[in-house]
Amino acid sequence: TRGQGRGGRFAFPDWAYKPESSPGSRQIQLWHFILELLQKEEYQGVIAWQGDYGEFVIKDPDEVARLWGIRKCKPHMNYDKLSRALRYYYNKRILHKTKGKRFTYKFNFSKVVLVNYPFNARQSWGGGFQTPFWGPSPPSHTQTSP
DNA sequence: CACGGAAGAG
DNA sequence: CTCTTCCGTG
Repeated sequence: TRGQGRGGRFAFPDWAYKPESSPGSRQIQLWHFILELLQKEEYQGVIAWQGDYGEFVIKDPDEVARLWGIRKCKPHMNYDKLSRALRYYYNKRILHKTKGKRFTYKFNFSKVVLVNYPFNARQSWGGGFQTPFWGPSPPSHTQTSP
Protein backbone atom coordinates (compact mmCIF):
# COMPACT_ATOMS: atom_id res chain seq x y z
CA THR A 1 0.00 0.00 0.00
CA ARG A 2 2.22 2.62 -1.12
CA GLY A 3 -0.07 4.68 -3.14
CA GLN A 4 0.63 4.71 -6.83
CA GLY A 5 4.11 5.96 -7.07
CA ARG A 6 3.69 8.36 -9.84
CA GLY A 7 7.07 9.58 -10.87
CA GLY A 8 5.52 11.95 -13.29
CA ARG A 9 5.18 10.38 -16.69
CA PHE A 10 5.98 6.87 -15.58
CA ALA A 11 4.24 4.66 -13.13
CA PHE A 12 4.82 1.02 -12.28
CA PRO A 13 2.75 -1.53 -10.51
CA ASP A 14 3.63 -2.01 -6.89
CA TRP A 15 5.36 -5.28 -7.53
CA ALA A 16 7.80 -3.57 -9.83
CA TYR A 17 10.04 -2.80 -6.99
CA LYS A 18 11.16 -4.30 -3.79
CA PRO A 19 9.41 -3.82 -0.50
CA GLU A 20 12.57 -2.54 1.12
CA SER A 21 10.88 -3.14 4.42
CA SER A 22 12.13 -6.69 4.51
CA PRO A 23 12.85 -7.23 8.18
CA GLY A 24 16.54 -7.81 8.48
CA SER A 25 16.48 -9.53 5.17
CA ARG A 26 18.98 -9.02 2.43
CA GLN A 27 20.36 -5.65 1.56
CA ILE A 28 18.70 -3.25 -0.77
CA GLN A 29 19.89 -3.41 -4.31
CA LEU A 30 21.09 -0.37 -6.17
CA TRP A 31 18.50 -0.54 -8.89
CA HIS A 32 15.75 -0.81 -6.32
CA PHE A 33 17.12 2.29 -4.71
CA ILE A 34 17.30 4.14 -8.00
CA LEU A 35 13.72 3.19 -8.76
CA GLU A 36 12.75 4.33 -5.33
CA LEU A 37 14.21 7.79 -5.82
CA LEU A 38 12.64 7.97 -9.23
CA GLN A 39 9.22 7.38 -7.73
CA LYS A 40 9.46 10.36 -5.45
CA GLU A 41 8.84 13.77 -6.83
CA GLU A 42 10.83 15.43 -4.12
CA TYR A 43 13.97 14.02 -5.75
CA GLN A 44 13.30 15.24 -9.25
CA GLY A 45 16.03 17.76 -8.87
CA VAL A 46 18.46 14.96 -8.13
CA ILE A 47 17.36 12.17 -10.44
CA ALA A 48 14.39 11.97 -12.80
CA TRP A 49 12.88 10.22 -15.76
CA GLN A 50 13.81 11.89 -18.98
CA GLY A 51 13.71 10.91 -22.59
CA ASP A 52 12.53 7.48 -23.65
CA TYR A 53 10.55 5.15 -21.52
CA GLY A 54 12.76 3.82 -18.79
CA GLU A 55 15.41 6.42 -19.40
CA PHE A 56 16.54 8.56 -16.53
CA VAL A 57 19.15 11.19 -15.85
CA ILE A 58 21.11 11.73 -12.71
CA LYS A 59 20.98 15.47 -12.36
CA ASP A 60 23.04 15.55 -9.21
CA PRO A 61 25.52 12.66 -9.17
CA ASP A 62 27.12 13.65 -5.92
CA GLU A 63 23.79 13.77 -4.15
CA VAL A 64 22.63 10.42 -5.48
CA ALA A 65 25.93 8.92 -4.39
CA ARG A 66 25.60 10.53 -0.99
CA LEU A 67 22.09 9.17 -0.55
CA TRP A 68 23.19 5.72 -1.69
CA GLY A 69 26.11 5.88 0.69
CA ILE A 70 23.81 6.66 3.56
CA ARG A 71 21.51 3.78 2.69
CA LYS A 72 24.39 1.33 2.49
CA CYS A 73 26.38 2.84 5.32
CA LYS A 74 29.23 3.65 2.98
CA PRO A 75 30.29 7.19 3.91
CA HIS A 76 32.87 7.29 1.16
CA MET A 77 30.53 6.46 -1.68
CA ASN A 78 30.82 8.70 -4.70
CA TYR A 79 29.61 8.78 -8.28
CA ASP A 80 32.74 7.07 -9.56
CA LYS A 81 32.03 4.02 -7.43
CA LEU A 82 28.28 4.13 -7.81
CA SER A 83 28.61 4.28 -11.57
CA ARG A 84 30.88 1.22 -11.50
CA ALA A 85 28.06 -0.66 -9.82
CA LEU A 86 25.70 0.67 -12.45
CA ARG A 87 28.06 -0.60 -15.15
CA TYR A 88 27.88 -4.10 -13.75
CA TYR A 89 24.18 -3.92 -14.55
CA TYR A 90 24.94 -3.77 -18.26
CA ASN A 91 25.83 -7.45 -18.40
CA LYS A 92 22.93 -8.33 -16.19
CA ARG A 93 20.67 -6.60 -18.65
CA ILE A 94 19.08 -4.46 -15.99
CA LEU A 95 20.43 -1.21 -17.34
CA HIS A 96 22.29 0.15 -20.29
CA LYS A 97 23.88 3.48 -21.00
CA THR A 98 22.31 6.10 -23.17
CA LYS A 99 25.45 6.98 -25.02
CA GLY A 100 26.22 10.55 -25.62
CA LYS A 101 23.98 11.74 -22.85
CA ARG A 102 25.79 12.57 -19.66
CA PHE A 103 24.66 10.76 -16.52
CA THR A 104 21.88 9.13 -18.46
CA TYR A 105 20.96 5.45 -18.21
CA LYS A 106 17.99 3.38 -19.19
CA PHE A 107 16.19 0.51 -17.53
CA ASN A 108 15.40 -2.63 -19.42
CA PHE A 109 12.08 -3.00 -17.71
CA SER A 110 10.86 -6.08 -19.49
CA LYS A 111 14.04 -7.75 -18.38
CA VAL A 112 14.20 -6.35 -14.90
CA VAL A 113 10.72 -7.43 -14.04
CA LEU A 114 10.82 -10.83 -15.64
CA VAL A 115 14.13 -11.75 -14.11
CA ASN A 116 13.50 -10.49 -10.65
CA TYR A 117 9.82 -10.96 -10.05
CA PRO A 118 8.68 -13.86 -12.17
CA PHE A 119 6.28 -15.48 -9.76
CA ASN A 120 5.33 -12.36 -7.97
CA ALA A 121 4.44 -10.79 -11.23
CA ARG A 122 2.42 -13.73 -12.39
CA GLN A 123 0.42 -13.53 -9.24
CA SER A 124 -0.22 -9.85 -9.56
CA TRP A 125 -1.48 -10.36 -13.07
CA GLY A 126 -4.09 -12.71 -11.77
CA GLY A 127 -2.68 -16.03 -12.81
CA GLY A 128 -2.11 -15.33 -16.45
CA PHE A 129 1.44 -14.77 -17.48
CA GLN A 130 1.88 -12.12 -20.08
CA THR A 131 4.22 -9.46 -21.19
CA PRO A 132 3.78 -6.27 -19.22
CA PHE A 133 2.23 -3.37 -21.09
CA TRP A 134 5.48 -1.48 -21.17
CA GLY A 135 7.65 -4.39 -22.17
CA PRO A 136 8.44 -4.60 -25.83
CA SER A 137 10.67 -7.60 -26.28
CA PRO A 138 10.80 -10.83 -24.35
CA PRO A 139 13.97 -12.51 -23.20
CA SER A 140 15.37 -15.23 -25.37
CA HIS A 141 18.12 -16.85 -23.42
CA THR A 142 19.09 -18.09 -20.05
CA GLN A 143 21.40 -15.81 -18.16
CA THR A 144 22.48 -18.39 -15.67
CA SER A 145 24.40 -20.70 -17.92
CA PRO A 146 26.50 -19.51 -20.83
C1' DC B 1 32.99 11.27 -18.22
C1' DA B 2 32.62 6.44 -19.19
C1' DC B 3 34.47 1.79 -19.32
C1' DG B 4 35.82 -2.62 -17.44
C1' DG B 5 39.69 -5.53 -15.07
C1' DA B 6 41.18 -6.96 -10.54
C1' DA B 7 40.88 -7.74 -5.79
C1' DG B 8 38.17 -7.83 -1.71
C1' DA B 9 34.16 -7.41 1.61
C1' DG B 10 30.02 -9.52 3.60
C1' DC C 1 26.37 -13.01 -5.59
C1' DT C 2 26.22 -7.70 -5.31
C1' DC C 3 28.49 -4.45 -4.85
C1' DT C 4 32.91 -1.37 -3.01
C1' DT C 5 37.37 0.28 -3.86
C1' DC C 6 41.11 1.42 -6.91
C1' DC C 7 42.79 2.35 -11.19
C1' DG C 8 44.62 2.37 -16.17
C1' DT C 9 42.71 3.58 -20.68
C1' DG C 10 40.30 6.27 -24.21
